[in-house]
Amino acid sequence: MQSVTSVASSGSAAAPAGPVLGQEFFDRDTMAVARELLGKVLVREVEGTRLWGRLVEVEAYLGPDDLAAHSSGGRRSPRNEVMYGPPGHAYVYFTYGMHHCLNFVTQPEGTPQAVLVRALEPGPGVGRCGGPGLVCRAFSIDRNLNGVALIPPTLYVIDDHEPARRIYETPRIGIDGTGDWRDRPMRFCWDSPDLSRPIPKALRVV
DNA sequence: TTCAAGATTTCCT
DNA sequence: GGAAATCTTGAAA
Repeated sequence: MQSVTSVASSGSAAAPAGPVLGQEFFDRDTMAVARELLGKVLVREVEGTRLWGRLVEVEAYLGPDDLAAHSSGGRRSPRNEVMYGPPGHAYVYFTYGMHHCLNFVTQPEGTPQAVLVRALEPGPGVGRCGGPGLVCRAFSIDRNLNGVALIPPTLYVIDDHEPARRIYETPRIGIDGTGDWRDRPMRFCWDSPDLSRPIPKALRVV
């Protein structure tokens, strides 16, 4: 264990503290979970190092009905098996031959829904997190974490009671040819410089 | 067994 | 603004 004399006292960047979001938080309507995840803090501990960032952009993927979801039409395979499991777990998949994406499984076992983490404001020592692939790269998240429970110390989410801000809803990113689902506002985000894509002017409150 | 597309990021013009 | 990089998964033959 590397002794880095830690962040003892007057740390200019004190890590957020608060209750850990339990399984019951994720065992609810996916849209509600996605919306309420904004502002929460994702914590990742690896090799004795603690990394964290505040969630500012997420997307909801709704079970078999959602044509854009991996579980669309009730598809089930080794890859998305985790989504069919109990809530409060991490669903990590590999895509485009070079990127990992992190999701939080929601709803009771048997209902394949999840929330995709698209961007967060990085804490001290954390790299850019604007985009699904970058989030995983910055937090050293790969398929080894697929299926792990969102409980300390490996990977978890805490609520440090950050004051809520306006929530913007937009269509999801990278979705195409999926009919009505393509344009449905299932992406939730705060106005932040770390978003994967800027908020459309039409949604901005000028 | 073989092929096409994918919940993306980066670099070039 | 446009194309390349890179590999796993899912569906078709």
